[in-house]
Amino acid sequence: MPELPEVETIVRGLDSELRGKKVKSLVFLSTHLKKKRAYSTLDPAAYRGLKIERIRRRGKLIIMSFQWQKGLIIHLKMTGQLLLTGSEQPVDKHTHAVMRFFGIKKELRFRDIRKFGLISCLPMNKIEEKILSSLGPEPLEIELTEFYRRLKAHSKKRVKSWLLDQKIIAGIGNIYSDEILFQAGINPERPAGSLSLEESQKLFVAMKSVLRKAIKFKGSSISDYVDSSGQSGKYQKLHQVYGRENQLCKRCQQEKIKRKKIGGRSSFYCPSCQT
DNA sequence: AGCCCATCCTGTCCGC
DNA sequence: TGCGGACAGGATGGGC
Repeated sequence: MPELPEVETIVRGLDSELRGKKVKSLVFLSTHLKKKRAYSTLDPAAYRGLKIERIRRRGKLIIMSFQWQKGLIIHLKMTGQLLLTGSEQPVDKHTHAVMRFFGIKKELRFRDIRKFGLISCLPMNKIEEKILSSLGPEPLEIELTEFYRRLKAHSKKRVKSWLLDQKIIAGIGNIYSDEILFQAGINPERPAGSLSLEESQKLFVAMKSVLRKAIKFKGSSISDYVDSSGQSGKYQKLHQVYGRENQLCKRCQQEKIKRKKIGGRSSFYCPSCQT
């Protein structure tokens, strides 16, 4: 479900509500999460009594750090949600984990219809290690020279797949890659290394501006994305290409938006504006 | 190196 | 109205 802007929105809400709170309990309700605990070295019960130091984002990962260098990594994958809910609200069948706190009525619930999401219980040093080894730089922090270097380092890869590769750059998913390429006027099937310096710069600027604006609008709610308070995002209203198959291009008003599978993902683009 | 495909799941939507 | 198939914001691993 969520890409960088959605995860950023969730994390900002959670950090402001939960930083400094002390955990009363962490419980996994579903066996699939416990099995995926293969990635974990700590027991959920070990978090009782620990104060939350910070909740932050890295790529699409949510990282919660606690006292005594303990941490959690949460990946929402396609349909995961983190919801701050009154404890009196009924728990539905898609809720797979619950964290309760001392001193507040609300609890944190992990919902996930398709069960792709995961929660790993790890010491912070293992988390740092994992992040360093598996994720590329942040799109909102990377500089142009490094961006350009990375385009050339994977020059045969199609630029759409390049944007989606978390090891190259972390946090962009299927919606925002299409929106970024549209804004940059670049065809998604161009090999990454074929972009001129000027085109690379256009892509770089488009990436930053699309993501910043999407964060400002609290992400895109396409099917079931909501933030931790249950609010929908508003950026879907500003989408220029994603989901607009056969509709007139908003830029040239001539061509119809095309839909094509690229790297197994539905991709939307204007064949005339994106070259 | 990089492509394609299947896989992990559940829900929805579309055509017949 | 029912049924089957395709599809969905992600990531991984195998085969070519």
